[in-house]
Amino acid sequence: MTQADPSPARTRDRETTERLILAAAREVLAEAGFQGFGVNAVARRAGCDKQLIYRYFGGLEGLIDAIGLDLGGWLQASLGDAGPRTIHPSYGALVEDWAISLMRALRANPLVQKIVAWEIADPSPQVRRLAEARSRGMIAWVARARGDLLPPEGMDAPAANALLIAAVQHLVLSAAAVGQFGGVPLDSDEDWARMEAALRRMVQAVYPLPGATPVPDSSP
Amino acid sequence: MTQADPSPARTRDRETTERLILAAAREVLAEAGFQGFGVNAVARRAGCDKQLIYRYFGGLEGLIDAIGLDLGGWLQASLGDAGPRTIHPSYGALVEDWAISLMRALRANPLVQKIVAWEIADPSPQVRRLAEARSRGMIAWVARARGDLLPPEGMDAPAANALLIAAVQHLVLSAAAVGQFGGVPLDSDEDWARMEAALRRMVQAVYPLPGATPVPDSSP
DNA sequence: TTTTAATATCACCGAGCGGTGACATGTGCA
DNA sequence: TGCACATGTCACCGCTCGGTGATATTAAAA
Repeated sequence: MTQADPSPARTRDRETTERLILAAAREVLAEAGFQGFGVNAVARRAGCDKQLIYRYFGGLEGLIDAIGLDLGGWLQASLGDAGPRTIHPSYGALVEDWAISLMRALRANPLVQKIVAWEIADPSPQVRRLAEARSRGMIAWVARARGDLLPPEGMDAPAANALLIAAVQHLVLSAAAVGQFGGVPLDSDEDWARMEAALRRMVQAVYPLPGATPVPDSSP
Repeated sequence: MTQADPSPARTRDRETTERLILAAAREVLAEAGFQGFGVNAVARRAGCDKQLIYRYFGGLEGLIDAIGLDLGGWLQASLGDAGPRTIHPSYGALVEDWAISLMRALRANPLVQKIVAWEIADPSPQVRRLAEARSRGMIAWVARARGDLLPPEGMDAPAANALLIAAVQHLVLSAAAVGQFGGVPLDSDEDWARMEAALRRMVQAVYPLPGATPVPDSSP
């Protein structure tokens, strides 16, 4: 609706409108999930006609692709806030920071939560492209933080890391959905502190320090 | 003559029709996922009128509840096939068997995959009830297998197990959806053997044997 | 037999969906 | 000024959805 607009002529601007639609799409996806994600919902949210979505983005597919395009930087910013900036004494310490940072960043980002859930629950081609954009963003983030550290010899680090990341993602998704997982509550800060401690111990057990005791029970 | 006649037009039997609808519901859910799950789709699949779903199950909610009701035994059978039957020398060995069994059983059961994904992606009240049924089934299975073994002292076993189970579930779901996770392929038997090895090593690292070396790198 | 109740089917409703053609309105160029 | 074009709006299509009332068909009680 054309309510009391301070600059009525400003509305007639394709670039602005495109940004508006994109922002609306992200909001709808983050709030309602992919179940309620569609041209009508996005157009309603953006306050414009759905026809513009077809004109400017080529429909839902193009809109999803557009979300994926700027998701890279969007993700980097989100992860970078909690990302590893310090020097790590070992590969294990690095992975530990990755896992914890990912857990916190994912907890704070409902949009990416919905994208991950979408990827798993409804793997249409367009969603796969969106997921690939997310994956590329994460890989870039990991590569930037890794530097020249190498995993221990004789160890399947990719597989182990996949297990760790999968655990983090599933826990955060389950927590966002039902506030718990397998009877373990995941709601309060204490719940998450407990989970972080368990995650840290697990990473330390998988990547033991060369000369240290196997699994030092460190934090209180 | 009111015999249970499998021949021609003896379709006028409520019990049979209910079973037909339930089977159709499971099939639709397992094949199309919860996106395409609805009264119309189930009725079409069952070859009967959707009105019967409302009469006999009270609509979609009741139908989902009905699926959850017999999901317990259904799950037990599915897990029992690969479940731990041997005696375990330690809690860690038990968890190791749990994790591997769960991974294999979940991989072989598309219906439960869809339920887990549903629980995470669209947590409506009815789905939560369905998820609870699944959860209860798994807990019962675990309790039956655990016997009198206790986790090591001074260790947050529930949290650690939650991480392990979450990792397994997420990997299987991602594999079913896109055939990989985080760049690690999860398709062929070799892929899964690799993942099982990594999972075994992780469990062994988290639950080290009392007198053994920390993390014996066993397999070639 | 007649009657009754359960079983199954059909037609229909309002709503929302994705998608499209026609139309209004403002912008900038000749 | 007039014209072409980009921008934005509206009405409409066909379809599927969840949901419901009326009705046919049949088994079994009376």
